[in-house]
Amino acid sequence: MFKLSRLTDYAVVVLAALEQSRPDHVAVGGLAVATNLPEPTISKVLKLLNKAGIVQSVRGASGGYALKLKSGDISVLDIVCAIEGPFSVVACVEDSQDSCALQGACLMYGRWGLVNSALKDALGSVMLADMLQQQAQGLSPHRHAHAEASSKEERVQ
Amino acid sequence: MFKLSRLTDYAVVVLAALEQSRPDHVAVGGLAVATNLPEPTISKVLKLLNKAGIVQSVRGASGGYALKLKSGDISVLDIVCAIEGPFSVVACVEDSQDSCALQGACLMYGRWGLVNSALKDALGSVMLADMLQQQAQGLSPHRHAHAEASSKEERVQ
DNA sequence: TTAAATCGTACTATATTTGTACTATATAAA
DNA sequence: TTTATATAGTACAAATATAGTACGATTTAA
Repeated sequence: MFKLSRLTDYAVVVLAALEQSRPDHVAVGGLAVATNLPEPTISKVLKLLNKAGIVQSVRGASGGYALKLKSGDISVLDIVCAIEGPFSVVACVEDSQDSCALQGACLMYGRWGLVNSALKDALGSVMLADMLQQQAQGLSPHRHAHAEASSKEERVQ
Repeated sequence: MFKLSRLTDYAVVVLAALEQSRPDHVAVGGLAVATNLPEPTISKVLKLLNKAGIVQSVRGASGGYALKLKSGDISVLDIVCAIEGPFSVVACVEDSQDSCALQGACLMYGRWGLVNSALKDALGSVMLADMLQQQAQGLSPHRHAHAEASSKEERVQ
């Protein structure tokens, strides 16, 4: 279905954790404790967010990640594009002819532009800060669960 | 990525063909000729559209399908939901607890509601007729014999 | 009754996503 | 300068989702 990838969901979770520890940077290990996500996954997500300029990385010993922008300046579209690549609802929106099996006979070639831009606008208008604020309003059925989730699931490698 | 399924794309193509032959109903075979899509695929799409009340089916010999609503009354959201099921960007939008691996520790549980409704509004505001009209304006870059390459390529981006 | 067409379900191959692992590189501290 | 720590980049196997097809059942006009 028309879903975001789970990785994108994780990205928002990680960004929320980074927002809480601003402006200090945090290592992946610390974020793993805060979010209950596996370290390799967090690593992967942060690498992508770093490449997109959403977070800032400090390499070397005592390094880590920090938010580069304020949560009010990060749109959901930014996050989605960082994780999942350029936004387009169907292959035919772009010029990639070869990806359309119907070739020239497709009645709808290029017709998704309207839908594409409508969705893009929608995603671009929601900011990370909006999502965090919605959280703060207490809509969650378990809003403090993470505070006592003292992850006993340390992976042994 | 955040894409519509190809089947949804096909649905629009088929609906466009049905619009052209309104108000008569057409058999799947005829639609296959008009759209260059394989019959079983068209069948599958139309069954879903019929269940959603977007098209009308006439069974038996000399039966076929016809549009039930006008193209101006069919939103893209209707089509997407007919093909891909109820709309939600991430599993956590619904109450389906078990589909969230993080369980109670997820910082973002229920936070996608804003994004979800923004996208829903966007999809609901674009009608099938809008897409067909966009087609009529000749934006297609296809090199058909009748479609001469217009110098002004209006990119929706 | 026969032929034509939809309806419903099931199955298989392909593509995508996910999670993890491994090696290279950079940096702070000893 | 050496060592420990942490990110960067690439690659890969398993799990999941999608696509396309096939087959039999049902319905209806002729």
